[in-house]
Amino acid sequence: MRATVKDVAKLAGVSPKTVSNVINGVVFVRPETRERVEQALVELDYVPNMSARGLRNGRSGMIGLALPDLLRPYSAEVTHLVVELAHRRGWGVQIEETAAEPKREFELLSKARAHLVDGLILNPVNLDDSAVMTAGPLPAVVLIGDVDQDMVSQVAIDNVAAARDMTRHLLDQGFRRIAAVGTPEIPSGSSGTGRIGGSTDAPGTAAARLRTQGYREILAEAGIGPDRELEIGLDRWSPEGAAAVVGRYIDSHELPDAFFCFTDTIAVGALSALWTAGVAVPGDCAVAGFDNIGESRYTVPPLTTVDFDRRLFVESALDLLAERMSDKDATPRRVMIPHRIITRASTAR
Amino acid sequence: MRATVKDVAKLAGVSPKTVSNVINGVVFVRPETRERVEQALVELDYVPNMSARGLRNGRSGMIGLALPDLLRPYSAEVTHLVVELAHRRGWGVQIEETAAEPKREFELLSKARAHLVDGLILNPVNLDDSAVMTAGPLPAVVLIGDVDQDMVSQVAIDNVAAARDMTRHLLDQGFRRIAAVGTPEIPSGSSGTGRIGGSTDAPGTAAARLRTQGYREILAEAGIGPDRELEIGLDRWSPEGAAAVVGRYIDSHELPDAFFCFTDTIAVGALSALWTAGVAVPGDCAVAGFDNIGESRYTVPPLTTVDFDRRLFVESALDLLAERMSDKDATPRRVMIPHRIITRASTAR
DNA sequence: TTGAAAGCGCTACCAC
DNA sequence: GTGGTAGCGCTTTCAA
Repeated sequence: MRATVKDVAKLAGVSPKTVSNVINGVVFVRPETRERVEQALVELDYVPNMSARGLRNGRSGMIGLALPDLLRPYSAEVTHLVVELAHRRGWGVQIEETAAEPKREFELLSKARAHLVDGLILNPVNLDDSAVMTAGPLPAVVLIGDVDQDMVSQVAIDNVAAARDMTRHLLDQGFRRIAAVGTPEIPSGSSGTGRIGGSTDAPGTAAARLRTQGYREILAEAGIGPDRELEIGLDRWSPEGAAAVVGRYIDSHELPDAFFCFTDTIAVGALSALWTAGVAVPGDCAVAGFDNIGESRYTVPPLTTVDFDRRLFVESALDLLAERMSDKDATPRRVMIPHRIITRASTAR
Repeated sequence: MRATVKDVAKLAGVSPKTVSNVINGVVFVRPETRERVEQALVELDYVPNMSARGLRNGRSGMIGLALPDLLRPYSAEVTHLVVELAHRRGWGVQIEETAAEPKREFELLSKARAHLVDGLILNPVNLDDSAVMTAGPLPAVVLIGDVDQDMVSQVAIDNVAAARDMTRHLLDQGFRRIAAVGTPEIPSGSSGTGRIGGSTDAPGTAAARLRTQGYREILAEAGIGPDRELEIGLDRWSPEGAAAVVGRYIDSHELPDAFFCFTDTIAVGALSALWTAGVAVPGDCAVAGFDNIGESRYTVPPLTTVDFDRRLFVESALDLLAERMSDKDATPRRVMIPHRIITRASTAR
């Protein structure tokens, strides 16, 4: 059986309290006592029982991270950073995926209230049916990504501005017929899902709406009325979906000057579809992405995209979370992370 | 304050034990009693305290997942599957990244012994300095990937055979000068890391060794003596590293007929470097990968690669883990997952 | 500075 | 079928 504080105390000839003091190092312990205790700790190979500590302290030392789709490279980057930066604060990370079933988000909040995690970083699939909008006391939660609310703290980028910037870049390059890939899917009879009205459950719906807005605004300002024929909806932001949809699109429409894809992952699918169709990028048609995932430098051709400091993004989320965890009643804050356009070969003229 | 079983019991007019029985639904409870208790549970919005339950039961309901590099798409796929399939068994998943510092692996084992996780799925960076080789009682651990040991259960693919198969495929396509990208780096003065002798800490070192072995075997069998000039080492299996190394390689060597990249991620970097250098794939030179990550269908051109059933892989790991968790003394088992070559345009003739 | 004892919330054991 | 009680391992009062 594993050693407990009691065993250690007995071996060291002190009380459990003293052992606890040594372990947590908060109050002063006489050096010789400390020495004896530490020897006993090593000798018995003592490992604290986190369940007991958690029960006593009301904190588990873990945070939850919930992302819609763990397969996206973007998710991998966020996860990587959260794990690294949380580790520095002494936090473990429990990970969840929410896109599969909306129920998951509720389960997660439950877990938080069950003291399994002390806080939660949540990238909601869709705020409208997000669990955070439920009445009832929330645990410490920070939203990341693209939502519009003021109930909980949030870190995000300015999606509208970023989409404006990218669209402007494409116009500046001389492109006129600019398609957008990843615009919100309007549930219709043809989708076959049977949903009527209401919001779609496409991942990143809020982002889709905001990026579409920025895209349209710039086209309007340039006097190029937005053309709904150029807005290509996508029910899931994956290369599979994008390749299929873009492939069908170019089969049945005149080739646009450029495709503004709402994520790099979409752009990967678009590049693939264009290559398959024998369309040269950037010769015949330009492609731009969004997020600047690591792979976007290594696509063929390299991808023009929207970049933001992901480390700052995650660090800010953890800062906000720490704030909430130490003071449940702190006013929710919103942190905006700056973005910029990275120009690569895919939109060269 | 949050409601406890005691509060619920009082409200329902029963004892805490009965509440517990209702919650865990193991023994039979009279329907009307059950009804009263359930009403009280809802009314008080009861959420069980997992720390207390964990302390009492000695199990946390969580498993740990430790991967060397969370940024790799391969890691994202494994994580996605582990989260999904563990969820079905009622397990949460705590995630860790081990490549950054070897110390992490020990911390993880510690966490396991601290009852923070009930079991561990571990993809060791390098078995030689892996924590599992340490003396001392191990928690329930299953290794995934490419190691050679029999201390703990393991799920893997036959790397040697897979590399043989891929190399044979390339030979069958008529390629003769076949380069391998990702062979083990021999620490040398030029690496600048200051390491001398011993094993490298490159991720996937064991895989690198085994795949190199299969590659050499087939070349030898074909009477094409392996040529060390064609074995391209890599200190990290990333697109960045691969693009840089392959770029330098083709600048200073005659172009091989084909590049056998030891992961798809490496192949992505290689494709990028070749594109940058104006080398047509598959026209001037073929490229093959390994792992069949989702993106490999959407590279330009699509990638020939080694595929294996990742879901089966992860499910097997969880099966083995469940086995170990229920019986610490079960004999360690090894499960091999079959593989196959997926032929795509990148190695067309 | 250290010891004794209580209690965090839950469930297993033993009565009834 | 249900209730009382003890105890998981830890930390935190309060005393010494």
